[in-house]
Amino acid sequence: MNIGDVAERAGLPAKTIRYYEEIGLVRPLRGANGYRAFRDSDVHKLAFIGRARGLGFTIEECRKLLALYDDKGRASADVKALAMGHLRDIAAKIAQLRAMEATLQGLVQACAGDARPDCPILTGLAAGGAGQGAACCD
Amino acid sequence: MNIGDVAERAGLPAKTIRYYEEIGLVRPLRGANGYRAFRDSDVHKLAFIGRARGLGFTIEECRKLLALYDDKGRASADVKALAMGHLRDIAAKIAQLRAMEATLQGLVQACAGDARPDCPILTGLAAGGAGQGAACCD
DNA sequence: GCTTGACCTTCCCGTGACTGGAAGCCCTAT
DNA sequence: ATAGGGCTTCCAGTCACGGGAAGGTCAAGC
Repeated sequence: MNIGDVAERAGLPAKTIRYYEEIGLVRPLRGANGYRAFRDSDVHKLAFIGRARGLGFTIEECRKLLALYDDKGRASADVKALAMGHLRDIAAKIAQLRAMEATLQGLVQACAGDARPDCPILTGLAAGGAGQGAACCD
Repeated sequence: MNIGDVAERAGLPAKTIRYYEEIGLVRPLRGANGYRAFRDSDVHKLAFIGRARGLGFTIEECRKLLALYDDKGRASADVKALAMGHLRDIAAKIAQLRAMEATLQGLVQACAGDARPDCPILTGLAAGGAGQGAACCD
């Protein structure tokens, strides 16, 4: 199968698939004309990667997940540990974004948002209402 | 003031400050020895940028915020619009992360996490339980 | 005066995960 | 023969820096 068909079936841009080959996530065959020739297993793998990426796993995590997927003797505990580590990362990011959101919402609500120049958002940023210190980014 | 002192006072790495000069966010003077010579206003500006970055504003948004800050005749509505746009971005990211979290939590809870190889996380990724389609990434 | 060490300078490369574009080959249809 | 679409490689850019090399500068101590 050529890359265009694979892109459609796996739901990934052709560019991305070439990139995944370059970094060794997939290893399609090559036809006599130099075209990549994907097997069904490659398509399957690419769809797997696409879903893992959709859940926010990094490329390196995807590589590990693929290795676990291929390893028929794996312990599900290993997979779960990887997933739970990623869940912690997600939770941390959410917490950080919520802290930003809360601070910024406070500033926005204090701002009249009219034609006058006084703006608590700007004075807040200038005077230190937002946390470059300990308030938000640890 | 030299860059080291500025870095400490503004709470930013010296590397970052040099980068901010390179992209035109600050324009410190230069001493006869070639060292950057920062005025208080530069330090103030850098702290402002640091706090805006801490709230997740991009560099280009920081540039706009600085321009508004410098423009004494600005309308606070312009600042508020910028901040609210950013709030929407934050909310969208939070929503996306929460969708990932929910999906992944479902998979993790279904996984025994023991020495056996059966793993709903892997089968979920392989079979399409997670959204590369419409479920999570729009 | 000389050395030492901390500080400063520029320059270039690397990050993650792609995306865009140029130049050129291949295949099919007309 | 030509037109188009798809495929190939390679190079450059994204965003916001961080690491490190090679070298100039400054203040303190001997």
